[in-house]
Amino acid sequence: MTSYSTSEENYIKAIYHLQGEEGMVTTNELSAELKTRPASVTDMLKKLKAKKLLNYEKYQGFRLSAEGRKVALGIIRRHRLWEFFLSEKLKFSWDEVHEVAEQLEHVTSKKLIDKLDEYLGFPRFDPHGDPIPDQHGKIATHERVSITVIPLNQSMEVCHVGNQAPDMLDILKHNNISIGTRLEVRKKFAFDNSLEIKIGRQQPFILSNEVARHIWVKKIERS
Amino acid sequence: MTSYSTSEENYIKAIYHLQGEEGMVTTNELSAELKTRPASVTDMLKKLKAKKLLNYEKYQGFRLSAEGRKVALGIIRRHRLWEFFLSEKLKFSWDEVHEVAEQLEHVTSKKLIDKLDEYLGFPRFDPHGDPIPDQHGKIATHERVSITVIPLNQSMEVCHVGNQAPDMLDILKHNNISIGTRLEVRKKFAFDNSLEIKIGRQQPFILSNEVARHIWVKKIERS
DNA sequence: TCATTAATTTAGCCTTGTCTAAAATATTTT
DNA sequence: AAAATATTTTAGACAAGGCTAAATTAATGA
Repeated sequence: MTSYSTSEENYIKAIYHLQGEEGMVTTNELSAELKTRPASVTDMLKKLKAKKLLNYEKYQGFRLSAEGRKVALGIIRRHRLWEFFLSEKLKFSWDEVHEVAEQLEHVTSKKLIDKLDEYLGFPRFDPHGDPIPDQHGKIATHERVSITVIPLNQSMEVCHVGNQAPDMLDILKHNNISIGTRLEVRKKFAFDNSLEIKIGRQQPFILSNEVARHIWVKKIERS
Repeated sequence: MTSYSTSEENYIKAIYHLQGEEGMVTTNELSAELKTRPASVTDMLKKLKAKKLLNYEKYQGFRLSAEGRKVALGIIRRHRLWEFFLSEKLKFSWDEVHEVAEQLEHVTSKKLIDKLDEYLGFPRFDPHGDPIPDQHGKIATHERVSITVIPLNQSMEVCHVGNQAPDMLDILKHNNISIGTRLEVRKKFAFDNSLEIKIGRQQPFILSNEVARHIWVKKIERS
């Protein structure tokens, strides 16, 4: 099994996140994402291309090759399993897990990760609601939608937060929103697209569209 | 909190292990331990000296400063807690934990380590019977473990027998086991948890788990 | 379309940690 | 005690991964 440096892994992961289903990634985007100068990014792109992880032509943008995506999924698997472990077992709060998982994800031992997976009970979603790829890179999907588009007065479960910025987390914390929270939208204000949200028996409160669009929910699974 | 590169940490740890209570370490010894050329070792020694982790004069050998020992104990703490975790929770076998812990030990998050410690129940000895330094670098003095949990093929010294029943003593006598006897476990039979024991050049023999769990050993103290 | 601006790449330099070859210092042998 | 040998250090090089400044290519707008 080939393995990659921490730096290479960080590039691969960032590219994976930036490229959607179809789109190309640009040098500047990646530079911004990694907080690394564009010139350094170009250097690494050449290296990743040489290793056949990247489809890249100068000045033309780039995306991961099939092999590159496979590698990316492996890294993401490690990251999310560690996040799950930190949150579930070590009782880290869900806004603290990312930074530590960022380091743990670079420990490459297939056995470690597979045993950790087993120990955790093969979780399919991490504490942020993102799916955890399995050994074969397969990722579960659940039907999730942003709360900006759900029908009024229908209770849904928060399953994903699409923005990890501290200010964002601050707002969520302030309003008692976390993964698993059940909420409903009571009213949509057309003027600024803000939403009135209600959680259980708490007093309803307002979320701006800026915030709301990053909060994703799914149907409540009855058991 | 100052932190150190993976490479620096590996040097510090190796020096800690090589220097006993009193002795000086030589460049060649360290070079052999780390499988790194002596010239490279010299370079790193200069760097560690500049960071005041080392008492070092050229051609004279070296040892860790007080600060260096503190750093070493932190690394060892991380290493041994991870070994404990791998063995206890993830069910890694003995010979597999070291290599993985070697990587995990370089993840530096005080919070991670302290929470892991708590999660594991503040273990004082790792699976090899080596003491785990606490948050303050304090290490428990050598303690004993049952031979049911020691690694294979590692010679240990019997220091306690937890059952004084005549039938027990009969078995011990029959197999030439007494306090101070040095023995090693050659094989563990998962079916009934019995152990194959070897003492010196004698023929190996079997002990049932019933008996074995009452026999306690400690590390052989090197003088 | 042609000039200006923005994005990207190249060129050259720096740091970390490694190496080899050669020089300096210690140690051992005779 | 001098010669031979072993150990350690210095000098100079290299790869990885970053940076700045300058050059090149692409995109935009008059």
